[in-house]
Amino acid sequence: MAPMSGRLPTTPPTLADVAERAGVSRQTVSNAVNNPDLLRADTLARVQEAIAELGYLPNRAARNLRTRASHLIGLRIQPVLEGTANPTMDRFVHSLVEASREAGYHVLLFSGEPGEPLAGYDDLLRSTAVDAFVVTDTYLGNPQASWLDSRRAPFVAFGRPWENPTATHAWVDVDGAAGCQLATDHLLDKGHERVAWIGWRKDSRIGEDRRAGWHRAMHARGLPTTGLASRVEDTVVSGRSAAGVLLDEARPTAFVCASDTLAMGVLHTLHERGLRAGDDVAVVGFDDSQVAQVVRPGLSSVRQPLEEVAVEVVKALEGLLGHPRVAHPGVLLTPTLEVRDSSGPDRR
Amino acid sequence: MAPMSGRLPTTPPTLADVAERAGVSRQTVSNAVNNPDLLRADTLARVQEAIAELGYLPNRAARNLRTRASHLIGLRIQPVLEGTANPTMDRFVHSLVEASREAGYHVLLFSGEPGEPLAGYDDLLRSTAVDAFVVTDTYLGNPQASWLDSRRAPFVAFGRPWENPTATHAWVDVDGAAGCQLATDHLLDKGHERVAWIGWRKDSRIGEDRRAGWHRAMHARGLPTTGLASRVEDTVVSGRSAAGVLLDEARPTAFVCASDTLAMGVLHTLHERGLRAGDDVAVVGFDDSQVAQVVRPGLSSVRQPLEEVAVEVVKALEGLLGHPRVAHPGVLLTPTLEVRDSSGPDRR
DNA sequence: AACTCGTGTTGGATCGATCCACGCCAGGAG
DNA sequence: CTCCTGGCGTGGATCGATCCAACACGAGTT
Repeated sequence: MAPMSGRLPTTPPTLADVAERAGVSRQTVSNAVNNPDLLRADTLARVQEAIAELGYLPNRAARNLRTRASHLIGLRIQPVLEGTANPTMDRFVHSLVEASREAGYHVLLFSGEPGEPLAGYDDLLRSTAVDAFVVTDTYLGNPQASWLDSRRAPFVAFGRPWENPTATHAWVDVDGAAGCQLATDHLLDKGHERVAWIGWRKDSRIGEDRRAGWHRAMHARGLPTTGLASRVEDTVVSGRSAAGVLLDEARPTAFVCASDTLAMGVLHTLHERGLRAGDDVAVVGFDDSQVAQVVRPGLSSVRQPLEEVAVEVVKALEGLLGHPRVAHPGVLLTPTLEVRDSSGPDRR
Repeated sequence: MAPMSGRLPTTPPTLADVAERAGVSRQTVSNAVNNPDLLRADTLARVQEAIAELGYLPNRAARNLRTRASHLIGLRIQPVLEGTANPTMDRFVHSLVEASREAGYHVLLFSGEPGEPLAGYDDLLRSTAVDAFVVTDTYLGNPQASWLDSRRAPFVAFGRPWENPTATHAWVDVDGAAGCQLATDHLLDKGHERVAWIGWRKDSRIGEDRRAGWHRAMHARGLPTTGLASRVEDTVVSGRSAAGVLLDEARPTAFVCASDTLAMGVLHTLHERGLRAGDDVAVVGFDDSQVAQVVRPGLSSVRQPLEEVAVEVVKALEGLLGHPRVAHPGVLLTPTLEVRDSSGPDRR
């Protein structure tokens, strides 16, 4: 057997160890790792063999120090909202981790109170702990985007810059209006004419966007929308009472909702009144949450392409961090519709 | 105004900048940061002032290189299982991030295919990217624990070492048996006598543990369990058909399930047969998923104290990484019961 | 034969924070 | 007045990978 290195087995081998073993200098090993095409084939093979034998992997801290990059992407996660059907960030987070891995990055999580949108960002930035951020909560004119911009911190937003359409930062978003238009058209195609909307309060840009999709679909067929819309908070009970009022005053035969949470409220009202969801009144939600998937009857729902979003986000990050920097304009993705029993039968 | 440092504003200030500004040496600044009690009060104040003025924060990479620690904890996340009510890891992940932050750690996510349980661990370990791991999927005799042990990698498991009770590594777990006993006692207290069990296949240690809680509660009151238990896969349809068979053959008046997914299957069967969940047949699930919270009727469910789990996990990590190392034996936490309408009324 | 040229390799310096061993100084004892 | 001691602060080395400038060497040119 070849003699072992003098190091204790608990200490990982360093670049110098590999160099000694392969009979070359440190820089040659570094080139073998980072610029393999600079080496002659046989030398490269010899170094790679030594690397494999020793199980060498570059020390992250040393590499980070020298290259001034951590290959980490910061993502702030917020507390889960209990009592709603809102999908947690899991699906997006996993997709992001996967897409990041393929690009050679890892995801660093940090937390923050909802009231303090900037907490955490500053420290990570100043301590050079992350190369860039993924910002997810851009819905309410949150200051992260402009703040990070002013700090010249690289970041990609999941969500459009609603408040400031002239913003130049990279962003990826899902076209909520298109999703709701898809849902509404789906119901209109089944023969419904009085399709009601239950959405969020007017100060939610996302909510207004989704509502516009419903509105657009109705008007495209010359159908009236007056009295058919309701704007409430995003809770099950709000959705339930809104559905009750709409059923009494506007006699809709179908509902499109801005969230699965609201849609669940509609299902509750229908059940209380002895109406069958699907057969008597159709319902479509938004987000394709686990609730939509396992509830009875299955809740039709608009599904965001979070896997694609993650891929686009990482593409934008690579553009931001790569050389040369590639400007990455906004990307708008189109959601799909998951049809389940709550859509009801064809009515024609 | 005081003159700015000669550095470009894009380069964060270094320890040397602070030292120059405060008129002391680098080590003094380092001590001010790491061992403040070694400094005279006035010197400390002067250094801290310079730190505040420059907005200095130690460079992570440099610190990591010197101290051979990254202050990062690795957590592998897996793809979300669609079509089940299983709570995603969100609640635990957020709690872990929060608890870690208070201990001065950040959480690094990495991904892995379910079939390759070791993928990712090795690279992070050898590149000294993380100080320790949190291992969450210990349910099926997964080799992570013993593999990490053999590598002398610090880690804490969320989940008992079922396969190897003599394992000495640190772990935190939730007492599933106690949770199911709680659920069963809750139903028995309401006057039920024929409480059925729907759980997982026999090769699931967690499933058998939870089942034992139901069994224990029944036997403690001298009630028979024969024919009242069913073991199936963790899907809604499996739960539905298992409930159908049990209703036909054993006439239970209540169900305790190993998961909310299975409990949803029971709710489906009850509805198909015109039975009212709660009033006619009581149902209790496990995990207090979002589904349990928004479905109608509300699904009673056993809730794992994931926030406490995270706190205990971080405590164990601190013991593992601190000086001196504090051995942290296994910790078993008790879940609580969230009572909702599916528990039904008192039957006495 | 002397020279250029380009491919590949080499030792040394560098990134920024921390550790180590030494040295300074004030204050007390002899 | 000198010596000693302990509290504090100082320069230099270190962690490991990468960048830089210089250089060895074989092939091709005049």
